[in-house]
Amino acid sequence: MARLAGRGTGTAPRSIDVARLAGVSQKTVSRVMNGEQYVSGDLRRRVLEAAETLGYRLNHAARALASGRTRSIGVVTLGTALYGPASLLMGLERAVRDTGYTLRVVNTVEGDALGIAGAVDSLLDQGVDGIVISEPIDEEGDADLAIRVDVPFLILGAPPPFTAHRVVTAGLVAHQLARAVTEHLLDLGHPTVHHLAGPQRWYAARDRMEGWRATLAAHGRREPPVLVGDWSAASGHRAGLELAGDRDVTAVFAANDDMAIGLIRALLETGRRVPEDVSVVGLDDIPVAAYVSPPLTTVRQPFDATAEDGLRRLVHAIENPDADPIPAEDPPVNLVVRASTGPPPSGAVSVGGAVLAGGTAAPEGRARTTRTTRTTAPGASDGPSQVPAPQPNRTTAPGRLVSPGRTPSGARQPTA
Amino acid sequence: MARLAGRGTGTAPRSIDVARLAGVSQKTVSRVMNGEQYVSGDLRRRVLEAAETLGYRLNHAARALASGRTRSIGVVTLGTALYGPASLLMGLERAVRDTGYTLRVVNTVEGDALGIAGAVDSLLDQGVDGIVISEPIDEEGDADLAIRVDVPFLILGAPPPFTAHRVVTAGLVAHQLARAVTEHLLDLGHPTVHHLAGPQRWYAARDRMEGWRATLAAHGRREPPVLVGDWSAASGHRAGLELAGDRDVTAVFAANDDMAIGLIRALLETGRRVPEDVSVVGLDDIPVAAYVSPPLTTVRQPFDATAEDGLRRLVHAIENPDADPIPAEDPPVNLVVRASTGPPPSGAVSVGGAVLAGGTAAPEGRARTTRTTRTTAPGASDGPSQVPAPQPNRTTAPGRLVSPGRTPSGARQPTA
DNA sequence: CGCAGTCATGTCAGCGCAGTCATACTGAAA
DNA sequence: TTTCAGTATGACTGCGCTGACATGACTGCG
Repeated sequence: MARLAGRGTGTAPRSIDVARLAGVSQKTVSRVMNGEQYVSGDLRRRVLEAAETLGYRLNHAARALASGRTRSIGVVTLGTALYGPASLLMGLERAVRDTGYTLRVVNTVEGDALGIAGAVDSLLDQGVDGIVISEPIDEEGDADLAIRVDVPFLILGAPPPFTAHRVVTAGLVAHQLARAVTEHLLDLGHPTVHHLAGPQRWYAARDRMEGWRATLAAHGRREPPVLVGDWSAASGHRAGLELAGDRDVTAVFAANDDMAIGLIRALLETGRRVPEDVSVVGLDDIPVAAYVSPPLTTVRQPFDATAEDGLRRLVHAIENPDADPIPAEDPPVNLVVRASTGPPPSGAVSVGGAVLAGGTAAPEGRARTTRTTRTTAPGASDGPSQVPAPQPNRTTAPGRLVSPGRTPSGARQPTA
Repeated sequence: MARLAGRGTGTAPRSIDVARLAGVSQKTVSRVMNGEQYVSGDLRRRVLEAAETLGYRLNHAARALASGRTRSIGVVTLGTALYGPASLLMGLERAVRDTGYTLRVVNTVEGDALGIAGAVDSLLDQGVDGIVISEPIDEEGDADLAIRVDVPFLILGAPPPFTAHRVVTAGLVAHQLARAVTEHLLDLGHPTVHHLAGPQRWYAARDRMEGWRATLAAHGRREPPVLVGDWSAASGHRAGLELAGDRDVTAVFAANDDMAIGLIRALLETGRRVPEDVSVVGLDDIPVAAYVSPPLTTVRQPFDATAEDGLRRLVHAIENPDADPIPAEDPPVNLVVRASTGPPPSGAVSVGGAVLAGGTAAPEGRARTTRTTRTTAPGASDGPSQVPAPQPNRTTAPGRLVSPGRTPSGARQPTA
């Protein structure tokens, strides 16, 4: 077969061309390119120089064929689960940069032909050395998928059962996040907290609900019936219409920010004030959360920390097949208090705590850090729902005020 | 070298194993796997059966090495430009499914070490047959990047100059989208429309601004000074604080929805009502746009249509290096009228049109389709800003009302 | 001084597939 | 019948790299 046209004109240089130019063996070029030890500084320099001269690029297909490793990690995303400016996917992308691996992302939407299993299959087909998967893995089928498959798995948000060989997990703090927001509401004096949960097939949904439930139990509060949404603002809106008629509802914890936004919208439409009549918290701290009206109290997902920790441990599992897995680190929990929460209206009675001034009093704007030393959200918001200035919405990646022409990573950008 | 352990136990089957089992040559297996012609139905069946029996998976690295083609397409994303539930990236993912190609995504954030050029480089390094890139390509350096590189390029949102060999473009409708929202505001009777633009290095930003400018000119309206943001809600908020003092401002077109949301928030904080005092439109129709208060009038980005059209033409360019490029299709333009726009306050005078009833009158809720026969947004919103029920927010992909347990693709989902 | 251990480099084969070319068989046109 | 274009299959080779192994140079130590 004739040599293939490579990049640029003619033919791509190969390692043997570099070797000849540098006056070394092809193997030495290979060693240099792979950063192996046992190459003298002199030869290393000559090889790199020759490679530079020729514009040499290592052929990854050939390397994969020869070595049996692709140096790529597959990621299965579910709908938009991993997407967004602050997301695990972006965290993974950042984390993967220095590892020598690249990411291969396959997106799956619930209900489409390609399921999770199909996505995993497609990744294995393409050849990946490891797979990252997030919610949901339904318990029967997909659980042993991870175990059956012969590459290491990183399962984000999976519970303890998934501690099989070469399976690592990360991000098991959802119920801690839920606890933080629930306790925030109880601290404000609400008798109890209603919950708008996510789809129950998702671990994240169940985990958040468990955190809420456990917190209520720990405080000896009554547990109201749970509403279930589908993570979308639309489903939050529907839930809000259901709750709006019930005057006992003074505080609602929505399992994510989108549902919280839809829920608030429904409350406002039905004439209930937020937070004077009903306090609402979300979970995630999406970029617009600080700018909706009222600005949303929420708890930030530790995307970057979780992604980085998880990826590091996955790579470890890939490169040390027989070693013990590295234990997961506990990511930080950052509550961001904005203007969608406040004390309950005067009529409401707190079982365990003092009843605070009801009505129009606004929350002290304050970001609190739980179980971590990181501080957050320096700019605080206060006042009634229409008035407060939103605080910068990403503060661990500090809300740098951006001049025209610069674009912070938190911004949603246009596309065509 | 010893055979490598493959998937499952032991060793992965190779095409030669399939060949032996089926009693044919390796080449015939190759032909079947690649869907080539000139294989009898009988042999094809035997081969597929044998492959099934052995659990054969084609080794993509070996194929890439032998054929010189990787069957993968690289995508460069900029910050979150391509992300999100409704996004070009998801459109590309859907579109790529049946092409036999896979996507390799490299994300870049403005200001990080990896620039666009670095991302392209990294993709070429990994070996891709084509590259998709979106905004921005800055005019000097990156322009000829596309041309210098030896694989076909799809540039999303690029203007006509980029019609070099093997470069195709798509999504050149930004100024039509801008025109749609600007005309909507003028139709309501506003004397003129202010503009909050995106960063001027982005084609999308300039294109949107041009659409706005041309529309004003066509209607003989004064062109107010332009504000510039960075696509983020935070920058929209800052712009809103600047505009709030100016009583001449009755209508603002923000170049994307996030900035519009931040802008509305700033107006509300400073005591201006939306839309009674100021009408605000965005651009994109992000999922929460229907649920913020007031629900946002915007124009939908034709993500799927653009992605599909662009990808189809890129694949054509890859597979037919010498053929003429397929011309781009004009994607639809869908204006979604919600509650953030209305007639100007009584004092304001429209130069070219009748002055409509000012103050609290609300817009007729209606989704309008421009330059296309597709209908959109059946549910309409009306009434003052706090009251209207939001309409389902994705209507071309119809806003199916979702029961618990199902998750529509428009929902933002949790991650751990 | 001899030998083991470490470091530095090279030789060679083959990873699994698809391209090229050869070959054989079919049916219709000459 | 011969010819020829089209159809169907196989033999062989090499894509560019890295693993296994060989080998030599050097070091330190008894």
